[in-house]
Amino acid sequence: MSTLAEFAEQLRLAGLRPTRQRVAIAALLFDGRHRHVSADSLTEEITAAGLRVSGGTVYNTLNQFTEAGLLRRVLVHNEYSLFDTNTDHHHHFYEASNDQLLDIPNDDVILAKLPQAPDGHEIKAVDVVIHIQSK
Amino acid sequence: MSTLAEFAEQLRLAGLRPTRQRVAIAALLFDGRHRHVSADSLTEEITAAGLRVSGGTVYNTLNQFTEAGLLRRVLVHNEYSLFDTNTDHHHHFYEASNDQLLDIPNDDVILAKLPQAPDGHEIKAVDVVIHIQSK
DNA sequence: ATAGCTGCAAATGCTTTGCAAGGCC
DNA sequence: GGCCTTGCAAAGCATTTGCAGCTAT
Repeated sequence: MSTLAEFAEQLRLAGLRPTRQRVAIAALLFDGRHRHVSADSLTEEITAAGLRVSGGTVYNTLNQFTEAGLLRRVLVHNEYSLFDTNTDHHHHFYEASNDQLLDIPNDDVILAKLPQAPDGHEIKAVDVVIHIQSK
Repeated sequence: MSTLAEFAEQLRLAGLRPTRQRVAIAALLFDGRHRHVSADSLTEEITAAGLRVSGGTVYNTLNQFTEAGLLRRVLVHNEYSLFDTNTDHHHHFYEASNDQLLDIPNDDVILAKLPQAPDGHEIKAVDVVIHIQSK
């Protein structure tokens, strides 16, 4: 459990002014659990919490948090963007039928080996999405 | 090298009427090389070939080809969609700085092991995108 | 005070869709 | 001929942006 002051400090460290909206969003997102949100689902959550943040600001905040390394953008489809509060290195299962994203537990089993990056390049990130469907 | 009649036959087998536009697009896409196209780059290519296919039809065709298994949609960003003419199981390097997508040669080194799909589910596809940048 | 934010609405860009005209079987 | 396709333009959506007013510091 964190206090609002701690969220403010976390934002300050990330180079972001701890404004009312950003602290509120941080408090919703970084409650200790790992979650996946879209601009839309986050807006609903904000509303459910009795708060109000304009649409543009939700998008801006999501992008700023991502740039600051507090969130990670996950690519599973191109209808809209999803953000993961878990920025550690890990991968995902994605079920298209209900647009559900799941963290892969114990993902160390996957990347036993990596290919060499092309000459003059280095690997920045590795995204693995395993598409699944009900049997 | 394939003839137009062969492309027509390929489309028919895929359950698609071999219309002028579809055959033309197939001839451009399936020339034996493996390529990555967007709706936009494909339209340019069509124009460069002295042909004309309306924008909506380019999108429809790309989707129909994908559904028919002739193309594979690759997710690397969500600015716009990319399609790969190589539908075999393989993975990609992606360089964001110039929006360049590269097939990973010899990709068997990667997926030494796969995690178990969640209960009641099965793995449909595995997408690996390795983001790279120049050193 | 002032640089940085927010809100709102308009703008953007890719993609889809509706409908009339045209082409494949 | 009948049904699937195409073309074109309009509509759709997620996201970004411009600008005036607000707010952390």
